Amino acid sequence: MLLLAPISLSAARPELWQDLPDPQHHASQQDLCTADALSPSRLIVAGWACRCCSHADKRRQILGFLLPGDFVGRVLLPDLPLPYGVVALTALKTVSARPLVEAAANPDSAALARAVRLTAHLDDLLLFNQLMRLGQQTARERVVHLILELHERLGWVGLTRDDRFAMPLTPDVLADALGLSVVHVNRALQQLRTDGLLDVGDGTVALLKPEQLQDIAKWTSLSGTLKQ
Amino acid sequence: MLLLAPISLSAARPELWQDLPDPQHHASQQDLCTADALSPSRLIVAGWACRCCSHADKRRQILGFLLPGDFVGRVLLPDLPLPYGVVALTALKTVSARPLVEAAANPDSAALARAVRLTAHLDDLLLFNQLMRLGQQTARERVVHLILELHERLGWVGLTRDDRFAMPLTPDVLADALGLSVVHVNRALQQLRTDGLLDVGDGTVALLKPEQLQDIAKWTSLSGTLKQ
DNA sequence: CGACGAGTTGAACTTTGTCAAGCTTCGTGG
DNA sequence: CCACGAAGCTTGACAAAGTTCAACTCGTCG
Repeated sequence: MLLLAPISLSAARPELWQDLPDPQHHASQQDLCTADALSPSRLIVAGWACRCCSHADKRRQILGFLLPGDFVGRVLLPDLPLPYGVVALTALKTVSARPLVEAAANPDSAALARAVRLTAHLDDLLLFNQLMRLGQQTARERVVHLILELHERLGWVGLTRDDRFAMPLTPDVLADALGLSVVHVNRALQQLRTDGLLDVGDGTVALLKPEQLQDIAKWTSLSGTLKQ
Repeated sequence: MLLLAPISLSAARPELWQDLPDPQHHASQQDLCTADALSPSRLIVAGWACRCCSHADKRRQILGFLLPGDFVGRVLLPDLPLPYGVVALTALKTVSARPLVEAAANPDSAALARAVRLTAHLDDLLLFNQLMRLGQQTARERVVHLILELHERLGWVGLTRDDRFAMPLTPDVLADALGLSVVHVNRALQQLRTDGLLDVGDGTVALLKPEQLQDIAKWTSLSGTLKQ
């Protein structure tokens, strides 16, 4: 039987969900799910994706990023159409999450059921973070805040090393996520670089002064709230 | 047995949820639930409230408004702490939603269970609307978009008349919801007024040219997506 | 070698925020 | 009943933040 870490599916040890059935590969830019369709019940094993609302006039808003260990779609409302699309940002590997979801329905596996619920809770938290960024923060703060969020989430699944991680996001994806123009995202990054706070380039990020960055972004750890 | 409209709890006919037990009254500005506490399982019968994240340095972001018929907290995760607070914006009357939630768990009442799930779905939709406003829209667009959203939601529970409704929001509440400064919200409202598009004042709003407003805000009806 | 595209920079412009002053409204106390 | 002060709403002028457009760099690929 599966044993999960107490935080969420994302935080379960990778070896647990990498062996789920029906592995599939998706090319970068491919839709995993279009808006208003039923979302597949799948888990991301490798690669990055995003939830994304494209409103007609070529403006699009990225609602959040999906990282290895994350659920595609909504765990608790699998039967309702997704109000957003899910798009692969890199080459992607996913597996079926059905065994997990079905096992969670079994009254015996309370821990798994709890992990599923915590996953939904985490989704909410991430969405609120996103809202706070867009509604309250300046460009500089938003960039740092998002990077810290990604850093924490990737840490859960062992994808960071020494405050450094791979971030396969093009500037325009970043811009769509932060509600800023590409140019301005670049400016903010540039300044953070010259301030010696972080080192971004070529698909990787290094947090040079983590405490100072947390200060700038008013960051509060997610695991704090998730632990209960 | 309760019969609900096919959209959500909000859209159920008011006479159905006004008779739920344990009515309570709350003063304006009172907290219905503080952040990180368990949310009460209650329904709003009269008055407005909001979900609201107050981050230390006196910036606060309103995540969304709660109107008559709305659930306080999250229907699907009643056992996890709310990541935001709920605050009354006017004098408020609430009732216990327990009978509804318990009835929904009964396998006989599939329609009610569906309504509960649609309520959660609607919450998501509203949150995404809010994200799109904050991330993609200009001040003018945001104001109009929010007003159209409120108009539609209030329409569901019979609180509109001829494109006119009561909106008991002070400018600073509006500002916190839209991620704008009070002054700028006023500017936007003022211009909409002089453009003859809407008439705001003294707690009521009138949509003078609905189609034009929908155009400005790129509004798409919620019931469209909810009907499925 | 040149053309292309992604990433970066600079400068003008637009949108939004800030500050300060004026205007209501409303409740209070003389 | 009226004057007063306080608080909230509104407006104007200026400052700051962000956007747009265009030019420039620098690898990569033909």
